[in-house]
Amino acid sequence: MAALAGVSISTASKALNGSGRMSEETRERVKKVAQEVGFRPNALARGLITKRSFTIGLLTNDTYGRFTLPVMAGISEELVGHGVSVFLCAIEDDPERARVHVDAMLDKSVDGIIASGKRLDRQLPVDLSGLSVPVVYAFTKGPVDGVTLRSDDEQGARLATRCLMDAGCRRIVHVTGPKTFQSVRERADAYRTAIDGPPEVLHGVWSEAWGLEAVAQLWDRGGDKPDGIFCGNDQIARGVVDGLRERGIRVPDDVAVVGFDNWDIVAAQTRPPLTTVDMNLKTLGREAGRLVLAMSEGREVQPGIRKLPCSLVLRQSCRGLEPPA
Amino acid sequence: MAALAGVSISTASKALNGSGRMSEETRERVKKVAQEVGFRPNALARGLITKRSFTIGLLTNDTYGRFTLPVMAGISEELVGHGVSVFLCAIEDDPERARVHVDAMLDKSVDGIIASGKRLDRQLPVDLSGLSVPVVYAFTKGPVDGVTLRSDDEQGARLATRCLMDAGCRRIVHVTGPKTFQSVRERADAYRTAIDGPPEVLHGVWSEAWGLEAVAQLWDRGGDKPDGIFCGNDQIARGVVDGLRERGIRVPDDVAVVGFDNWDIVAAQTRPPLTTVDMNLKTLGREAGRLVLAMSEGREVQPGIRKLPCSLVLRQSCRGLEPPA
DNA sequence: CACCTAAGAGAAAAGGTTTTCTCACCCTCA
DNA sequence: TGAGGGTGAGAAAACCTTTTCTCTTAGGTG
Repeated sequence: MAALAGVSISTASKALNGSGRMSEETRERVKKVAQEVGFRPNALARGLITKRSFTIGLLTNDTYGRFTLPVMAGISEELVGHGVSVFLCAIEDDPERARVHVDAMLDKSVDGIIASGKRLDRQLPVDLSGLSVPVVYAFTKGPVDGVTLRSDDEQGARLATRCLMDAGCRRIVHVTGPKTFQSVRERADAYRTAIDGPPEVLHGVWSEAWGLEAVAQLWDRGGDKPDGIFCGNDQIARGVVDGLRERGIRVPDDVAVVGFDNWDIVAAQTRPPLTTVDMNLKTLGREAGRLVLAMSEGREVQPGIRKLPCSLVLRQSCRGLEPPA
Repeated sequence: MAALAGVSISTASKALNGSGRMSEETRERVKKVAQEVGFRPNALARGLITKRSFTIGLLTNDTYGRFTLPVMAGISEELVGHGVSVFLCAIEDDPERARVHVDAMLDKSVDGIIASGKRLDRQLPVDLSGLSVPVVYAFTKGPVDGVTLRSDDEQGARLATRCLMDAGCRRIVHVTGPKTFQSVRERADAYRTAIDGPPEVLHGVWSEAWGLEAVAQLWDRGGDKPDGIFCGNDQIARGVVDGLRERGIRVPDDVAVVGFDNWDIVAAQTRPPLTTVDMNLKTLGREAGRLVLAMSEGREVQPGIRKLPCSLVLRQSCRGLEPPA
């Protein structure tokens, strides 16, 4: 222990933590010695007494990581500067495993828990209320009195629809996922109120195949064809774009397409690359980290749902001017 | 503390840990009370004395998570049963950030560190040798005297090539990524030795666009065309399959295609779905967890590189019989 | 009957910090 | 010169376990 370099253990502790009373000279000297000797306080011992472990847990049921990874990156980025490390616990909708992970985290005295998922309208298969540590829900459903962060899907859908309108589309169709998803309904509602003409919403599954199929449905029937398609996610959009191309319909010249998610691997590889809505999940993660840290430090945080704005990523499938948010 | 239920603190501790000497009756009674009262020992205090935190750190520079996520899932799965939680530290090839994360983990007395990446021939931007805790390298390059786990790319490439041969292909071409990747060279070498005819390897980048381009090169030139294409990864394979389809070439009837990675989102959505090589990264993760745990418990582990076998996932782009490994 | 041994259980130390309390000292002011 | 106050620094308790050591008691043996 660096205390051997002149002062007692207690003085050293106070010097390094900026607490206690002592001459500035002593404080500096201790700091310098600690620096030289590479002293690093034992976080376990510190945690035992301060009741803070500088550790938080991230619980997710998103095995794919499509949503969780950016969220995680944001959390970690926000917290590492405060010396906080993050436990990642992947529970696959398995309540048993969730329980085990939560218990393991509580045993380790985490300062807080962030619950994250892949659907805004589904709870994680474990009850996190009544825990002794603060909980923040990020991109998953939380209890009504919880602190919840989510994307503003309506605003995102407005962005997408306006982009198509700005690109000159007159007849815009919305091809999206299952009606059972809350975000599908929200996006569809926003689409309906945003467009000028009569809305048309096609529900299917979250796959390229459905995008392909939707194009078939739209073009194989009589009547006039859409000149703009707003898709519920990037996979559907990719299917739509592929379907259009295979029919010799040019994107974006004949039909403009906008996706949702900005899942790089899909959006960037589509021909042409997809203009799509980004939910800014990394920002959401940062915010979640900020909030859980604040709560763990005892600061009061208003419960409720916070909607974070989406942004539009312009690529080539729709060249509409980006409207003001 | 549950000790209030009959015995002293020390006896309680011994009862719960199965150590010390006492009547079986006392032991059972203590356990029962602990169970009832929901007693959970404080991991910090325990760690302080036993020098084990039941915590390990996973360091990765794979932001995308394509490789790290399955590895992580395997590690977590293997370790959660032992009460071990995993810190996930995403460092984006940033030595500074890596240092901060490693220091934070060491402060928290992790029992071990698993280094993971996205390339087998690149080291993480931080020196982990000489640390006071055991380190296992999983899917990234480690020092020669380190414990390293990786996929057996040669065996995987053999699997792919044989699958095409079994499907009756006579002229098999290998379309793959940049020559600078060690795994590209290994896979290509295995392909060369496995096929009967003269080999042909086309190097490009890891993208669908390159797959498309490769098909163009192969079909727009004179000479006989391949009837089987082994692709360096699933993205290239998808490009190849799309390119073939757009030329009216049937897959797998005219040309069979095999990919590499079994990246579900790509492989399953391709038309037709891709037969591809799975590197079994989850198994690799489990193994990494097992090893780091063993090392943290002081068991001796042979340094060196362990190659874990790949397996073939048969879908529709190549229906070759799966050869014996 | 006395002595020794073994079993069962508790007391106490240790682990590395933080924090509160106490102490010694020097000034200042009356 | 003595009392009071402020300042700098150390002693000790506390955090919650595990682990070693010690003590008591009972049973067995000579």
